[in-house]
Amino acid sequence: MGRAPCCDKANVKRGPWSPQEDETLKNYLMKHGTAGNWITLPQKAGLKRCGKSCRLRWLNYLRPHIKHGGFTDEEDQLICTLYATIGSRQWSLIAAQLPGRTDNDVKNHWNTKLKKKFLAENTNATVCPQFSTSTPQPQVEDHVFDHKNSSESHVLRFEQTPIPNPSPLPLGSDVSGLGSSFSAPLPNEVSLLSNSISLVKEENETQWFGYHDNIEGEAFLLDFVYEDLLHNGFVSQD
DNA sequence: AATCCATACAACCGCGTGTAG
DNA sequence: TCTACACGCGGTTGTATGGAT
Repeated sequence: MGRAPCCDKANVKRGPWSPQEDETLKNYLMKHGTAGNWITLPQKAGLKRCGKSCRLRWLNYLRPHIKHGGFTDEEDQLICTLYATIGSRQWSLIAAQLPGRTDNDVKNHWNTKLKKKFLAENTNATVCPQFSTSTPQPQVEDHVFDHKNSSESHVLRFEQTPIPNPSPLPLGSDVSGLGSSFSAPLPNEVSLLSNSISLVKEENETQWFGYHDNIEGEAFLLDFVYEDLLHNGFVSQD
């Protein structure tokens, strides 16, 4: 016995999305959101698609501010660096470091282009030399995404800022963008801290936990995140 | 011009996890 | 506490496209 299918495959369209379907889905989501249920969404929106397919299409393609293709050298380097740190088990985490990129996009880019380059160059130990196997690396444990804040019924969206060079912060060093009094915890408290963590409340009531290019001076660290960093050395999902 | 092959990207599959009842 | 359901994710597959032969 296999797993029960998430939808009736006989009655859903599969394969590439048409522009009309894209438009329908986009319009519906812009107007109504997911209402917390992707499974029933296609029916409500008038689409003959699986809910999972709708979700994927939205997240990977239709969502605003999504970038496609054209990875820069900096992005390549960052992916490479993060892959060396995290591995392939957390593509969403790696993608979170690249604004406008999706996990699927990053994963595809890695599998089609960067992997070969990485493997070839890594044999010569030239890629990401700071993450040689002899050096124990800090773990980026978690980055929370799409947390629901039930009390205020809006979504808390968390992101992380790109880590140009993810290495342990110097003892007690200031973390730019974190506000007035934040400084890097001691190494035994926090092995890795993403720099420039901030919280920005936007007009649409979506809150962004992470770096925001356009808004300066509003950055501060959420208390519970700071607590996690202090006590666990990483940010937990709780 | 036709065919083959490699590449890039979109989409699907199925499992792990969280959560409501 | 248990169960069913939905979500999110990584791995994999399918397909379109372009270059080489």
